[in-house]
Parts: sequence; structure tokens; C-alpha cells
Amino acid sequence: MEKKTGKRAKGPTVRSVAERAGVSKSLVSLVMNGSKQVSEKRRDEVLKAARELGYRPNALARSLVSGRTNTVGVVISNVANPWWVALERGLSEELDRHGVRALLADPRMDPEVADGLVEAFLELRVDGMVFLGTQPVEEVARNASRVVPTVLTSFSRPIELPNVDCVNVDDEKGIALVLEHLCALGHRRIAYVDGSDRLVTSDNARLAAYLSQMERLGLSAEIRTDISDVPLNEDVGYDAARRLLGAEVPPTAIVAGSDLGALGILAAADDLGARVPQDLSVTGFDNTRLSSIRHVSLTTVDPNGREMGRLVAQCLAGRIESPDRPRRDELVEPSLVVRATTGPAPGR
Amino acid sequence: MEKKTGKRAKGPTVRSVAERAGVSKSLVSLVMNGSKQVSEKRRDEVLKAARELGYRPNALARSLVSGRTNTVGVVISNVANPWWVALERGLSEELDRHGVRALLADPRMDPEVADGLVEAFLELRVDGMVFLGTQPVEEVARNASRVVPTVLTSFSRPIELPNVDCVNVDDEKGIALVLEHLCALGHRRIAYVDGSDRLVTSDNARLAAYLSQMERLGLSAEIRTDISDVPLNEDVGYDAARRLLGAEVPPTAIVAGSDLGALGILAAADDLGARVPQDLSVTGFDNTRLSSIRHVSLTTVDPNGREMGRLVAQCLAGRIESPDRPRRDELVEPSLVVRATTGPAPGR
DNA sequence: TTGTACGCGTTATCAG
DNA sequence: CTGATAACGCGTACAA
Repeated sequence: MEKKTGKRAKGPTVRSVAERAGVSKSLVSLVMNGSKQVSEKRRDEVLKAARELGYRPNALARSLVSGRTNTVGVVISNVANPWWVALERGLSEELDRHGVRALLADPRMDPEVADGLVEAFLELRVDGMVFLGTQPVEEVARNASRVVPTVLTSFSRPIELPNVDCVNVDDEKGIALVLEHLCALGHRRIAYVDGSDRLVTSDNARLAAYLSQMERLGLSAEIRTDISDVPLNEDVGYDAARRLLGAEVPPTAIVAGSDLGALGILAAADDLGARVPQDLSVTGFDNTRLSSIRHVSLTTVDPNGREMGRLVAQCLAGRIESPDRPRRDELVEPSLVVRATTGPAPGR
Repeated sequence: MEKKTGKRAKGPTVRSVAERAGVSKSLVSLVMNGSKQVSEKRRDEVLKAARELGYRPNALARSLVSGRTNTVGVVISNVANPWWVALERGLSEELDRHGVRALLADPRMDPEVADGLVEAFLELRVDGMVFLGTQPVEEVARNASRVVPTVLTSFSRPIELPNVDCVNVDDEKGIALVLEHLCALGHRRIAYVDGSDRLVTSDNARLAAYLSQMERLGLSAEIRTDISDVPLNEDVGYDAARRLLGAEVPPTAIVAGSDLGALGILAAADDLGARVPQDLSVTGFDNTRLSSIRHVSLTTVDPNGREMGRLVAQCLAGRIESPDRPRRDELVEPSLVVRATTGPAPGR
């Protein structure tokens, strides 16, 4: 039987530093925490010793006594779709200002892995958790929220959990921006394409927004949707567009629930010989890097991810301060990014 | 002066569980670690008590004594460019099999932030560090490697550090695949576009590969390059392509050092009215999701990121076992993904 | 200003 | 199998 690879060689500790500097452990501790109550001379000696030894405080031990880690765990539901990048950026920046670091984790779209990662975070005693994205982590999030301050963001349908803050883009507003833009260009036959999580199509906020906004614009008669029962991706968008464009009276514009879906629509238009935007206008949602590629140049909705991230950080920081305050439910204002895939309706 | 928000309410501990189950702390510890030396009855009692209390072992305390955290830190140099996703996936999967979790961090392209994140990881006493990507973290990586097992991957130029393993794609092979493919299609005037890190153009492995492979193919006379002094992105590719295609005798094919660069080239071709692939063939490198978009359909090199990730994990696991073993320098075999942006040379 | 002693939650050791 | 007891590295009253 071999020994299970013994402990790693321990680095220098407060004790070693204290010895080398010829002082007590307490003093080292005081210096490391920037206490004002220590003489210049001693301070310098300690710092010198620490540097020479390559001393680095042990966050584990510190947290064990302080009860805080100044670290929050962020679970990113689907790393592959880079819509979260802006959000994570705003989040990290704002957390920085609170002296907190974000550690990211990728559940690989597997609920079990997600579970394990959250468990790991909780065992590490993170001060808070953020769940960034939709589907696979909801149940997990529910459990985590009972143990630690938790914020949910970019969930595709509203979720109300006690003591859990939510931050989302205002889907209603986003879709309204798109539809008004298309209307102003003279479009009337505007179709909507999306997928859905867990077959709960009725909870899809963007779809709901499309329906209500079309009505508001007096276009109830023109409503046409193609909603898949799996999450929207390029293939789903492609198939949906082929169906819609194959109809007797095809739409002049198609609104997609995500940039990825819109790309599928563009591909379908290509294959069917429909010119964009002369014959067909297409819009996306998310303003991912994909949409800004010149070769694509997609008109889309920018959810203002950075701002969302900041809000998430603020919610979390607030809840860490007072865990039992009433829940917040924030909605962030999106904006429209007009690029090259939308134009005047045909025959106008 | 307000108190600095007291410690979080401590959860249940071994002690509470022991009391509730009417046993000693030691027994609880044994049960939690799945010792075989404990009776069914006792085990069940303990587990029941733990469940009822919502007990969760404190990884901090555990690591404090064990000296291991079973956690490695992964610094991702540029989160926005999703080429790393496949690699991270392979990495996490393989680490899983070693009972180790990957925690990700985003330095936001800021060396200082990177420094802070690494410091945080080291204070958390991660068992190892992975640096995934190029530029901004090199100096930081060097420092980390003196403290903890470290693996570098996807650095654009070779780096030799004592005790640091490296995993990279075989750039020479990748470029060779591309050039052979283009040659077979009858191309001879094949140009190369890339950027560079830190103005060290001479260390660019892909550029070097292009030069040597062109020579090998007997095309030394046709060598044409456009190398920017900033990292390659869409704009850089766009500008380079405009220059190349504006020449008296323009190339019939352009090879880019990344998918993003290739997209810029495609945009330039569009603007100049050059049809792809009839008038111009274009290739990328990375096989990011960008290239697989139907609307783009870019011929590119797949670096086999998942395999790279696995190798990284193996290197790291190995070095954690024996920190002083000789350094490994792994090269992963890439493959060519032929899509729609390459075709026969004009006039053929 | 500096030193001492104790606790944080675990694991490991060793004698019952 | 069980139950004390000693680390692990650090913060912090309390005492000197």
C-alpha cells in the first residue's frame, strides 16, 4: 500500500516570519492587516522578513476564523454561448469595488456536475452565489439559496424564491424596440421564432412580449410564431425560417429570440435565395460578438449586460450585509442596435 | 464606528452532529470519510443526524489540516474569444476523474487583475494553476510556478520555465494541413495574415510554420505576409486583406492565424467584390463556433481543444503527485475542417 | 508596543 | 469500535 501522496510542503507561516524578524506572531498579524499601532521600524522588519520568505497569508485559516472568504461563486449555465461575457465583466468589476472576487464554474450543461460545483463552493464557504443563465441549474439554485446569499440572473422565465434576488433584461421592452423599428420600416407580416426551456413555452417572456406588442401595434392579425420545444439555436432557427418562408404568404420580417437563432434564419434565407434585407429583415437578441461580425452585421437587442452584472453585484453585496432583507427583482433597460439585416419592407 | 458586519451564522459542525447522534466527533469524521470500520447502525445514525441538521463539511478546515484543496485555478486570458471552451471542457472532465475541480477566473485582460486573481488562488491554496491563453499573464504565470504546480497551454510562443509543463497545438502541422489543402486546389499565391503578442513577431509559431512550409512546397517565391503588431482580430484581418488584395498581383488564397482574423478577410472580400471561394480562398485557425456558422462556413484548423484539455489535466495531476519531475512539453495533433471558403484556384 | 492563550472545524493519533 | 488530545495557520482579546 502506498501512502496517498503526503501533504504538500508547507510554506512559510506567521510563525516563521515572526521568528525571522525576531518578533511575536501577533505583531506579524497586525502588520499584515495594516494596523496603525506598530512602529515603522518593526513594520519594515516584518515586511522584509515576509518578503524574503515568500510569505503568503493562508486564506483558509483566515476564513476559518473570520467566517468570510470574500469570494463568491458564479455558475455559468452555458459557457459556449458568449452572451454572458459582458455580464460577468460588469459583475466582476463591481465586486472588485467591494473587495470580493468572483470565481467562475462551468457545469458543462450537466445538472449533476452543477450540483457538485455548487457543493464545492458551499464547502469552500463562499460568501455568495450567482447563477447566470437558464435551465439546468434551477433546482440547484433553489437549494443553494437556503444556505447562502444568492442572486439569479438571465433566467428565461420569472422565478420567485424567498431571499433570492433576480436581475433580468426587460424582455418586453426589448421586443417592443424591435417591433417598433420594423413597423417604422413598413413591415406588417412580422413572425417570431424561439425555442423553449423544459417545454414550458407559456413562460417564455420574449414570446409573450411579442404577442402583446403585436397586439398593441394593431397587428394581431399578422401574428405568426414558430416555437421549438428545445432551446433556440442555429439549427432550430434554420428549420423554423424554412417553414415560415415556405408559407403561401411569407413574412417580410422574422424576429428571433436570440442571435444564434437569427443566424440560422440568415442561413435559411441564403439557401432559399431571399436577399437580406431587401426581401427579408431579420433581428436577433443578445448583441453577442456574433452579431457584430461584419460578415453578419445583425440588427439585434443589446441587453446591456455590463449594467446587469453591476446590478447583480450590488444585490449580492447587499444581501451579504443583510441576508433577510426583502427580495429585489430588477429589470434592466435594453437598447436596439441597428445593423444591416433590417431594411424597408419589400415594395415600399 | 460600526462593526464590520459580524461573522456569518455558523452552520452545523461535526460537534453538533455528534451530539445529535449521541456519538463522538471522531466517529462522525470517520463516517463522513466513508471509513469501513464503522457499524451499519452507527453510520446510519450519524448520516441521519447530519441530514437533519443540514450538515456540510467545512472544506476550509479540512484543507487546513490535509494540505490539499482538490481544487485548481484556471486563468483564462480572454474570456470573450470562445476558442478556450473546448479546452476547458476536456480539462474539467479529466480533472473530475482525479477528484479535482476547476475554478475559473477572468483577468479581464488586465495584468493587475490577473495578478490579484492568482494571488487569491494561491491564498486559497489551490493544488495547481493553469494558464490558458497568451499575453497578459505570462509574468504572473512565472511567479505562480514557483509556488504551485503550473501548466501553460495555448501560449502563442514557446516558453520554457523550470517545472512548468506546456501543452500546445502543433502549429507547424496545422499550417501544413492548410497549405497542402490549398496546393491541392491549385493555389500558389498563398498569403499569410496574423498579428503578434508584445511585438515579438519572430516568435510567432504559426508564421514560422507558414514560412517553412511554403518553402517545403516549393513556393518560396510566392511568400507574402501581412503581420500586424497587435493581436489578430477582425479589424486587423480586414485591413490586411485590403492591402493584400489591392496589390498588383493579389493572392488567390489567404491563410489567417485565427478564425477571427479570417472573418475580417471575408468582410474585406465582400467589400471589394471578390467572391469566396471562386475568386479567393480563405482559411482560419481554431475552429471556433464562429467558423461553423452556416452563414460563414469557414475552412479552418481544429486544434482538438478537448484533447489538449485532457493533456493539461494529466500534466497537472502528474506534477501535483511529483512536483519536481522533468518538464513535459506536449504537442497536440490538429485536423483540417474543410468548409465553404476554400475552392479551386481561379482559372483552373 | 508586545507576548500569551484560546478558538475556528477538521483530521490524525493513540490509548481505552 | 470509541473518546480524548494535538495539530493545521491565523485572528484577537487580554495581560504584561
